[in-house]
Amino acid sequence: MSNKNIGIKDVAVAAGVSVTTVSHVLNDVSYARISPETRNKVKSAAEQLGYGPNRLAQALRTQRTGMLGLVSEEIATTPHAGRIILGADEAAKARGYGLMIINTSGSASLESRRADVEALLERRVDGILYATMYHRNVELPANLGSVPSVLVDSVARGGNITAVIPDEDGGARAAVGALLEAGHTRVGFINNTDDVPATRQRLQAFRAMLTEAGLDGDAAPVESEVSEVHGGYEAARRILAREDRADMPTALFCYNDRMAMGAYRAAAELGLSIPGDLSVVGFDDQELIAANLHPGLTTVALPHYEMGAWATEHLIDAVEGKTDLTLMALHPTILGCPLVRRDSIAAPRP
Amino acid sequence: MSNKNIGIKDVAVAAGVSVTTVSHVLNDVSYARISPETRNKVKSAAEQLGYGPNRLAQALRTQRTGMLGLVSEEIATTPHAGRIILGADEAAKARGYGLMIINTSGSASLESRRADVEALLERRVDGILYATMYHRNVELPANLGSVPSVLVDSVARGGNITAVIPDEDGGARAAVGALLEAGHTRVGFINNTDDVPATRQRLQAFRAMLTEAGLDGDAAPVESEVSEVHGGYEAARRILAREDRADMPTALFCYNDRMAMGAYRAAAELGLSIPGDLSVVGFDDQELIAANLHPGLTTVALPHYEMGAWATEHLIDAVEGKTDLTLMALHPTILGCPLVRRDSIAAPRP
DNA sequence: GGACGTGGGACACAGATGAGCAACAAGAAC
DNA sequence: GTTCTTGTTGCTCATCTGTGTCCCACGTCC
Repeated sequence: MSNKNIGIKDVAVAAGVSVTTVSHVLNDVSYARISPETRNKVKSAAEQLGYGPNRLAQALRTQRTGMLGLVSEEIATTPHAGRIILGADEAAKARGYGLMIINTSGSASLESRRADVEALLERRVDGILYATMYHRNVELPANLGSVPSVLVDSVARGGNITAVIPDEDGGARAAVGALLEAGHTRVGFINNTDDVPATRQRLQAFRAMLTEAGLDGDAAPVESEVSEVHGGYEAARRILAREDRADMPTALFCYNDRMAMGAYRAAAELGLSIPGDLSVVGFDDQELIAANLHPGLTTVALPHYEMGAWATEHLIDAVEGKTDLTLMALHPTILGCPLVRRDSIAAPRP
Repeated sequence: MSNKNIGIKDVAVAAGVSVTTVSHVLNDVSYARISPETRNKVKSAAEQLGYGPNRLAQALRTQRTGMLGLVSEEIATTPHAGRIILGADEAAKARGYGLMIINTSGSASLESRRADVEALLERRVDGILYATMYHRNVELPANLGSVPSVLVDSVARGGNITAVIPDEDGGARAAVGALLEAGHTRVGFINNTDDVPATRQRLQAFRAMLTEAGLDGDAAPVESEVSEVHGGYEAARRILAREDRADMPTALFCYNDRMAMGAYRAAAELGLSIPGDLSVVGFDDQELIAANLHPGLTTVALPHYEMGAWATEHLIDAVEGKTDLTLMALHPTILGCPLVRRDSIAAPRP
């Protein structure tokens, strides 16, 4: 209900003191010496008038806006961006900061992304979060360096900016581990064709896990396709099409939930029931898919919320001088990808 | 590359003129009479120094921040919020405005939502967009009234705020129309159980369309369940479980894509192929589901992007005094829900 | 001596902050 | 016991942040 036309000056008049005193009282300035009575007079006057500070004027004087810029790729395309935003929003709100959001495209020119950052800079945000849609090596506009910045879900080419990324290796190990734990010995991997860290690291983790379990990781079947439902379908058809049924995998690790969805259909067409005849595990934990497939898809969750929150926490720390980001920039921070158990894994048929 | 410590004052010194003149030149003030030479001196000095205006100071002076507040429900839960944000972001960017986003929950207390709005007000946003997760009647915090505001995807209880909502009736008619057009005469409706406008209006449109086509709309089978995949599954099982096969619907209109996904599974279990034995049409156009089901689901798209853009356009118009929002507040603006044709509709078997 | 063309000074926006001033008390010097 | 010193308390003044804008000053030409 705070009336927007009430200023510190009005409070001062109402309380019969100077604006300086009001400012001191309201900001709990440590070195200010003010009697308890005066303090009360000011506070009650402020309350009565419904005074609220004008953050603009404050910011102008203090050179702190209490605003964080968030440039996010493809806000609408994936729910992932939403979770990063949510994590950032809650972390920011908890520390009294606000969020200015700008949408950008991963495929946008460096120049246009520079302009996006510039727009935030013009508004004097205290720091910037740069969130990408998926984990990759990204080229960042140079003006990002003007204020403390943190990169979310990617690593910078040239990498001298603090970044937080998901633990691809650990996630993939958890997924494959769940399959091995259930007793599977013939496990296939349906991989993505894009040249991104996840593609390489998940494959590597897949092979390593099998090998560590005493299986022949290098010989395990791997099929790559575009990381969409139809790609998953095609890859699954190929991987399950072995003439020799005894040779066919009894479990599939899929690059993501969308590909797993394709694998579900391939299995259905081949008369394979999940998880009876075939166990499946995905990656991403896209609620809309994973929770709604039948049976529910066991998958690995990407820590988008956590990355958003982590990045915001540390960005604010840096803004407030509590942390030195350049120190953290040496290596990206890696956040865990927990396994989300549903009903798509069972023991292989004996 | 604009250096953050360059002010109008520095430009003035560099150009050998007063700050007033710089301000006049850079803002193209109409009544200012300044010689072309001076103009050029100022402009090149500004460019050379990499001058960029401090929007904070501008805002303080002009009482205009060029910022719009967007409070959005459940940013992360549905992709819908993302599309609204995207529409708003692009519309805002096109007119030189920025977006401050705050996430809130539909179930949050009125007080906490008031605090969210207050946070935006403190930062002196020029206007506020209040976006809900789904179309309903919502109770708004009173302080929303302090600045121009537009409600997106809902109507206010008491309704004296400009709002933009989807055309439930038209969308439902398009969906049912597509079924009728394909030749279906036995059409069922799988409805939601929530008491929201969409539930009522889609049902009404469903019956009306059938009746207008000379069928018995009141007798058409309708089953209601929670608007989730399993609800759709249950409802579809019931609706397709008629003993008399000649009585069974040959087409299903589903409240949303998630329920349609359930209907797909029910059909599969009953040995009904889509669209050969059963045509299905959904609502929402949730890409992740609709485009990825097999066959692709024909559905009705909700105009989230458009609503976000429309609301932003008109909000800015109001902020700039080009529109009187109170006039538009009389009736909510209704935006069309276009049919998205995929492959889940075919003519009924003869 | 106006009219016109050019440009600058001063103040406002809302609040933050270091320096400084008046009032009073305690202690010290005479 | 008075006066001076020193210190403390309580509060205010002036100035600053970067821009926009009203109003006025100066010079020149008719």
